[in-house]
Amino acid sequence: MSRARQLKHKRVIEIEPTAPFNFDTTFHKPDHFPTSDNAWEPGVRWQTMLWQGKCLGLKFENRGTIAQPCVRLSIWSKQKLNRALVDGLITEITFRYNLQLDLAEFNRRFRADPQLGPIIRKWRGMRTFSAGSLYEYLIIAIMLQNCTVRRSVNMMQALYEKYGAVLKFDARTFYCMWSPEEIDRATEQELRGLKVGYRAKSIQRVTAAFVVNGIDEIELRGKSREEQRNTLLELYGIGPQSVGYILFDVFHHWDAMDHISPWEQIIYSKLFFSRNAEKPVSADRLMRLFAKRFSGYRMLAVHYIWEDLFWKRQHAKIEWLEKLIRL
DNA sequence: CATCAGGGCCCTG
DNA sequence: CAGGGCCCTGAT
Repeated sequence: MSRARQLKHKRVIEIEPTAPFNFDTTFHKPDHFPTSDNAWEPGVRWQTMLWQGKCLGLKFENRGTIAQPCVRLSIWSKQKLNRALVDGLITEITFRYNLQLDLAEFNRRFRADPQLGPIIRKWRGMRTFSAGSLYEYLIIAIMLQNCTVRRSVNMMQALYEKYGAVLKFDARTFYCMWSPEEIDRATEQELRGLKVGYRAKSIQRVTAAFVVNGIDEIELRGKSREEQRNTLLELYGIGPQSVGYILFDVFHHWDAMDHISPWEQIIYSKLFFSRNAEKPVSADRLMRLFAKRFSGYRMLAVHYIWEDLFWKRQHAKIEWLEKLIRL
């Protein structure tokens, strides 16, 4: 395990997201499986970030309102950061958290939808985010495959303990992501020792794609959705389900919905057709419904409804859902 | 104790 | 294009 690094240098910046802006539903997603690189409580999110080869500690605090948003960002680092690096970091964070997103059209188009309208009003200004890089998201996507949430948590933790850095800042301790180069020389057996099973090979091959082939995330952002999709599908261990998440969360395609997996199909059947798990609606029929109701914003619309469900679950157990997600 | 399927994907036939 | 195999783990 890596030695803990105390991050002593701190600087504070204020960011003004576009209004309306909902801090908590943007900076915390209760459906994400918990990882030890971040924490949240109302009005505050902590996380680590590997940026330009530096391990950083970040703290976001809500200093505004929905109509007049303001986010105070504290950045901890081992050494003092230069201006250019900080500027680049702010740009990147603004992108990853969609802080400049204009939701006006989305809000206007769906405010009359009987199901989505009330949720838009409740969570006005909610965005999506991908806190880490494309590489980090790919690793998480691999950890999600074919296992329960608890196992995903255990595997990710084992990887952090072996390859991540331990950062201390703001009187807290978190793990920070490794770079592809740091894990590139790990053997399949070494990875299997962390009980990731056959996913070891996917980790190796995806990592190699960044180290050897030099996948450039920033460049990929400029490509079309189809080009992005094809590039991602070429990666070993990355299929349509993982790509679907990435096109939405990492590349911000609000209409990206090419694939509905079985467990999502069951949840959608309940949410949109009041069907129980024994008699789910076909994926095709769900697709037709979304195309008709939410065209142009299919995934974002579903995300709002989905997140609303998982926020409710924070306060009260939802019996039918508990059975499906199996923590 | 044994058995099984899980928040996919690859590979084979 | 359908279906078996893959790792490990918790549920039964």
